[in-house]
Amino acid sequence: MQGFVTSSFRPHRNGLNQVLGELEQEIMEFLWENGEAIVRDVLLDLKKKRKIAYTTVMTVMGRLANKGLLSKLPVKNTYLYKPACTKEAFERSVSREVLMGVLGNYPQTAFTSFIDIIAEMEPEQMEYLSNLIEEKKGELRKRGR
Amino acid sequence: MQGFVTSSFRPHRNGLNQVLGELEQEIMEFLWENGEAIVRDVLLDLKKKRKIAYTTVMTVMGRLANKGLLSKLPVKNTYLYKPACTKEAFERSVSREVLMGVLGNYPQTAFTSFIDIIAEMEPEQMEYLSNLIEEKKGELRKRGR
DNA sequence: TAGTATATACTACAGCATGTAGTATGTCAA
DNA sequence: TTGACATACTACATGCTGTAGTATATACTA
Repeated sequence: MQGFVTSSFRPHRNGLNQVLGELEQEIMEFLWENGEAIVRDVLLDLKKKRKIAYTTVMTVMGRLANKGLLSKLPVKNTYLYKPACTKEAFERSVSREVLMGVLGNYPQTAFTSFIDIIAEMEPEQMEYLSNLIEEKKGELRKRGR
Repeated sequence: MQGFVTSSFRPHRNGLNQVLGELEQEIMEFLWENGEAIVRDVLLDLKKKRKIAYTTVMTVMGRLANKGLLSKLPVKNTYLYKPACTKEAFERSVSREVLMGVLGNYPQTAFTSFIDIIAEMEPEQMEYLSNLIEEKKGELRKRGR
């Protein structure tokens, strides 16, 4: 994976539908769960839930490959698609790009909002965050020496 | 202002062009600087830089009013437009909505990214951040008692 | 009062992203 | 050699944004 992953982030949607279309998301989820697939595999899975054409799935998988989210390997008389990165790595990219986008543009505001939001969250989360910070501070000290 | 402000956030663009179209952004900037304006005021300003039709500006200002970013008051034989909120408030909304969007979906990932970014951008802020968190934790403890 | 300038409403089209699918064509296996 | 399956290419719908034309109302001015 290279280049940016997040052209557009829709904060009020759920999960990776924030950065992917609905169908794109379903397809990526399937690929992440199964590691690899040909169009037909994905089609069969989607058909369990609704009517959808082979070519629809193919088109979208092609687009995902063009975006660099899937790799497309020729095998036999078809193509095998694989995720270009893990779901976790993808989420990290998204979260990093989005956060940099906010912090880079309105650092003060973003910083404040972040803290406010954290304060509204569960205490366990606070604890987790505070551990992360201490860890990071340790790292910085070590490197600074 | 009410409802959401950020339908789509484009992290790799600059300033409020992250949430507004290019022309929408220019118009909002003008309104924020000038407090209020009729279409012609904005038109004249934009025309300094480029060719643009009266109706283009009018259409987009109408759309901004529909989105709730501008208020539209009838005066004389025209309309007076005013920002529905300050630029700062708008930025706060954007930053809050975007951050909640990330934190709500992948809290751990977002925490890690956030800290990494701060550590890269301004390590001095790390201390401040960690103090804030400890403070919040203290508050929570007190309230929990 | 007629004409010109100015305003609005309505309509429309282009480009991009996404969902959707048809058609034409190629390939392999029974 | 035919049928199943694959692909490429094309196309259309919807929503958002930029762009602007046309028709119409209004108001000021000569």
